[in-house]
Parts: sequence; C-alpha cells; structure tokens
Amino acid sequence: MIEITFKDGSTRQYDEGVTPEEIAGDIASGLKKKSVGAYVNGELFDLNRPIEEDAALHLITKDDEEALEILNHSSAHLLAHAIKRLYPDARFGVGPAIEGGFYYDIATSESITEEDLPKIENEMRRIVKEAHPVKREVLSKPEALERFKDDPYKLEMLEDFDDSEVITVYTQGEFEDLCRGGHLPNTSRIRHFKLLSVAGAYWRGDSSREMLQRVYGTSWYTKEDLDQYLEMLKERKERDHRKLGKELGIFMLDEKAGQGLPIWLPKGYTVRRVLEDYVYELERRSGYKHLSTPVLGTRQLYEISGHFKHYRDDMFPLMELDDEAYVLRPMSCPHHAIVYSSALRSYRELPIRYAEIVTQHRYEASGALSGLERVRAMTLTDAHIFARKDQIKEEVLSAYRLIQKAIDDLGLEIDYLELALRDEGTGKFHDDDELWNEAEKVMKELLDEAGIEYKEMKGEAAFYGPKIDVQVKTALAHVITMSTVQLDFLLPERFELTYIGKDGRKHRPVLIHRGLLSTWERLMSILLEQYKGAFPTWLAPIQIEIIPVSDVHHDYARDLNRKLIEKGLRSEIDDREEKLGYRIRAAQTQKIPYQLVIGDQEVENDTVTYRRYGEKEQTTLSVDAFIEHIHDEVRRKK
RNA sequence: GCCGCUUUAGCUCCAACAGGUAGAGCAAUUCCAUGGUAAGGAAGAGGUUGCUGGUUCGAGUCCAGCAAGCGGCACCA
Repeated sequence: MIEITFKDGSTRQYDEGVTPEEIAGDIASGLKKKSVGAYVNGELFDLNRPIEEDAALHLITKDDEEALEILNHSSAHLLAHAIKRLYPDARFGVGPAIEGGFYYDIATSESITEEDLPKIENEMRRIVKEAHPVKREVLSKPEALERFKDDPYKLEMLEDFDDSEVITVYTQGEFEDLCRGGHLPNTSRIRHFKLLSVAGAYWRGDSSREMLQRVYGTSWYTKEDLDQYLEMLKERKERDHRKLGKELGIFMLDEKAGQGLPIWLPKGYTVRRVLEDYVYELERRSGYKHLSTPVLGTRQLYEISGHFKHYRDDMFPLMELDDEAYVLRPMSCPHHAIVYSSALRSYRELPIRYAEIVTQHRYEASGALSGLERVRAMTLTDAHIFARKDQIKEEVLSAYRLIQKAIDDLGLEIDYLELALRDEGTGKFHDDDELWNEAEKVMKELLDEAGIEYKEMKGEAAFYGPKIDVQVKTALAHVITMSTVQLDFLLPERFELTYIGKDGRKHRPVLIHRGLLSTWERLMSILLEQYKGAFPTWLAPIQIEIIPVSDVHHDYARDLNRKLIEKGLRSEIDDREEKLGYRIRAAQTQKIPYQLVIGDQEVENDTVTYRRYGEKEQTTLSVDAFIEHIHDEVRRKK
C-alpha cells in the first residue's frame, strides 16, 4: 500500500501502481472525466501512469492552464500518427504544444500543401474514433537508439541525452514517438481541433540545416473554445494593418518603388505628423535637445562605431566614389557621438540628451519584410543620452517613464519587459568582458531597485551593450517590441568621448540609446490594428466630415469647413451630388470620428448636428461649443 | 535568405477550373434625380490576365525562369 496526499492535506491509501485516473475516479466520477493529467510529487504524470510510492498528488483538470498544453501536445502526436499513415516515408522532427495550438515538423518525399490538410484531418478523426490507448514506456539510451534507428532526426535528438537520463516513448496504436509527455490517456479524448497551415521550418532552428515542413494546428476541449479561437483568427485578419492601411489610404507599397520601402499617403502622413509633433513636445519638456543629421555617413564613421564589423549584414552596401566610401545609416548613434565630441564637455552639462527624427535604412532579409511592420527604410524618434556613471540609473529610469507615458497616451499597454543580455562566444558582441559585466550589473540593479519586473533574454543584447526592450500587446494579443533603452559603454570608448570632471581630469561618459515608440512605420501598423482603423480624434487623419443635405446648404457648410480648418481641426466637406445616405455611408466606411449633417435647422440656428463614428445618437451644438468639444478631446488625447 | 502558396480592370472577386483569345460588384466619368443619418436610377468607358521565355494551329488556363505579395522559419525596431 502507498499513501497519497491531496492538495487539501488529506491522505488515502492505495495499492502500489494505482494511476491518477483511478484515484480521480475514486474521488468522484466527474473528476475522472475532467482530469487530463497530474503532478505526482511535482512531476508531470500521465493519467494512466502508475504511481509506485507515497506521493503528493495534484490532479490537472480541463480548467487548469496546463491542460491545454497536454491536449495540444497529444494533438501533435495525433497529427504525426495521421501523417505517418498517409505518408509512410515521413520522418519526424519536433512536435510541441505552443500558445494557441501545436505543430509538428515533418520530412516527407512528397510535399504537403494546405489542400492536403482536410485529408489529414479526416485521418486524425479516424484515429480518434479508433480510440487508441496512449502508453508510456521507459527506455535506456541504447534501446532508444535501436528503436529509432531509421529516424535520423530522433537519433540526433537522442545523441543529446545523457546516458543516465530517463528516455520515454509514447505509443498509440501502430504509432510511436520519442517524447517527454505528458499525454492524454487515449486518442479518443481529442475532439475539437483544426489544422491551420503548412510552413517551412529549419531543423533545430538552424538556418544552415535542412528545412522540414511544419504543419500547424489548434486543439480545444470544447467546440465553443475552438470556434472562439477561429473567430479570433478571423478578427485578426479583419484588423490586419495591411488591409486597413489600403482601405483607409494610409500607406502603399509598390514593386517599382522598392521592396520594403513603404510610401506614406496623405492620410497616413497626417497621422504621422501628429505623432511627430506630440513626441517633439514630449521630449522638449523632458530636457531633450533636438538636432538633425544626415542619412549618409562615411564608412569610417561606422568603422569607428563598430557597426561595420558587427552590423554589416544589416546595412545596404557601400557606395564608393572618388576616394571616399559611404553607407546609408542603419542607426544614428555615431552621428550623435560626433555632435557630443564637437565641444569640450563639463560634468555640469551632463546628462546631455539628443533627440532626432531620423530616417534609417536596414537591409532586412526579403522574407522578413511585412507591410509596415518590417521595412527597409524607417523613420523614428531616436535619442541618445550622454551621462556620467552616477547618473545611469536615474537616466535609464526616466527614459523608461517617458516610454510608459507615451505608450499610455497612445492607448496601448505594456505587456512585459525584456532585459537583453549578451551570450559569450557567439561573436555577435564586442569583447570587453569588464564593460559587459559592469553594464549588465547596473541594468539589473536599477530594475530590481525600482521593483520593475523583467524577463532575462540571453544573447539578445545589441552588439554594444545590454538593453531593456518594452513589449506591447495589442487588442489581439499581438506582442511586439515597442521601445528600448540600451546601455552602452563601448561607443564612448570608440569615439573617445570625454567630459571634464570635478577633479579637472577627463572622464568617460556612458551612452544610453533610447527608442521611444519603435518606428513610425511599425507604430502605424500597431495603431491600425489596435483601433481597427478608427483612430481616436486626436490622431484621426480626418476628424470631421461635413455633409450638407442639399445645394442650398453648401455655402453654410463651406464656411463652416473653413472655420474648422482655421481652428486647427482636420475637416473635410463632402458636397458631391450624391444622396445623403450614400455620403454618410462613405464617411462611416472611412471611420471618420465626427460626421456633421448640415441642413435647414443648422443653417437657421448656426449649429451643427454630429454623430460619432459607430454610434447612432445625434447631438446638436452651437458651432463654438462643437469646436471646444473637439479641442477638448484632442487635448485629452481621446 | 530558406520552404510552401498566390498574382485577372483603381479596389474586391468560389467569372472564364476538359487550352479557343476576358466577366461581375464597388469606385471613377457623364446624364437624370435636391435627398435629414450606412449604397436612388441610367449610360458609356475601363484589362498586352505580374514580367520574360517555352509547348501548341491557338495559353489567363500547361511548363520554366524572374519579380512582388502571403503563411511560416531564420533574422529583427
């Protein structure tokens, strides 16, 4: 007999070899149905895995977070099982559960396309119906090597195991797979799933190795959950910034203009100008000095900075002429370092904060380009803070607070922070250990002291130093890097930057790189998605659409339009010879925040009647009250 | 860059899917209708079917190469 201790501290006696499933059934039949796995002394157990010794048992039910992972993981096996039947020569890489679903990496002689997915799904359903028990088996490494001798990918994975490590194999019907588990005890427990797409994926995530085919799918415990997830995917398409950007005239891409080189259309540029003005003012108030530097720089400049050595693959190639060579700048820190060094600096001047709206060019891989989200020419508000070492913490934190404010003003939310650190021995980072250790230590300290949580990301640092990346989540759970604060001890060395200290001697300042709101391109893609194209009034390219009922109201409407524009508002008039309903519909489709219908009543009383985008209610105000109303919204960034 | 898919009028198309020489809706244009909160009516116009080759008597339809876009991977603001 063994003793099982439950969550609430109570205990019960069972025969040795009892399974979590049996125990669940012993407690309540409903619990047995709901259970999908268990923790036995903290170790993840399958429901049907025997417990051999006294243990603390925690059953995982469908309501627990881990439950979906178990389901998706089992679904991946189900997928592989079906593929193996349909493509007998298939070999398998890895097949994990991921956020929102699962995938399996597969090598077949015949390529799988999306048209094959229904066929594979049907086979999966057949295997579900066949209700195969899922059995776990422990093997020694030599046994495992023998068992998978025909599967090169599994063999390669096995090589990484220690000889002493527990290796497990899961079998369902004629299909078996090397796998850590846990799994549902029977294929019949997978019900509501759908295969979503096929894509290529490098074996072991290594671009120098062969590419496998990855089939993506999603699996849920109820039909409602599955439908809801599929609905979310549909909604994501509806909100896609590329679709909205085209419909609303925000930006365009053109093959002849160049891949990854977006063109800002008048409406998009209007929004961008509002953002630029906003950021300029925000920075001015926060002690930043604005300047402007060129898009081209000499090769020498980027050799000094180290970009030429560490960043060359991301740069457009050299332009050589006469005796000089130039590059399109990928970053603006070298220019700002030059400006810093153009005068003798005193410790009293520091920190010096330079900000600039810069256009940068980066040679992004063609396959990485995507709408406004990944481009090759980008414009952003970039800043570099030159500070004394004793000012680092305060400056990094105040940069972070500025970021928080800007993100909040835009109606977005910070999801989490990443602290990107270096990974020694990759060659991606400069090699002064002392500088690295010091920089990483300060960053951790200041975050810890301020009680700010973060995720450490090894190997994600910039080549010149560690960085704090601010991740923002949109309305559709789309997480993206929005802002960054980077600590750099290297460039000040490279550019031999100095300031005169209290002691009359020269000292080295530190450089803090600060990216506030990503790039205007990426920010626009996020805002389009966030607001589904319906910009808040302060950002909207057209804030007011005036629609005169008929010809007799044109003069009043035009005067009104002029007046609104005069008052700094973005107003437009639609006096086309079309029916009222037609023009109202046009204004609504363009998601214009305020739609003003002007008829006899308005002309007579010198008023406007407006309807907000998406609402039915109509409000009549005097012209002056209306202007004040809009100005108030703009001030409050609504 | 890599794997797969896609590419027909300004936009959107389950039009032309046994290869016979291009069809619709919307938008735009002109005319008629002067209309109070999401599409009034009519007419005409608009395409070397992404580009370059090939197969064929004949190619939007088949084949090859290239380009761009999309889904991922790798890379990343």
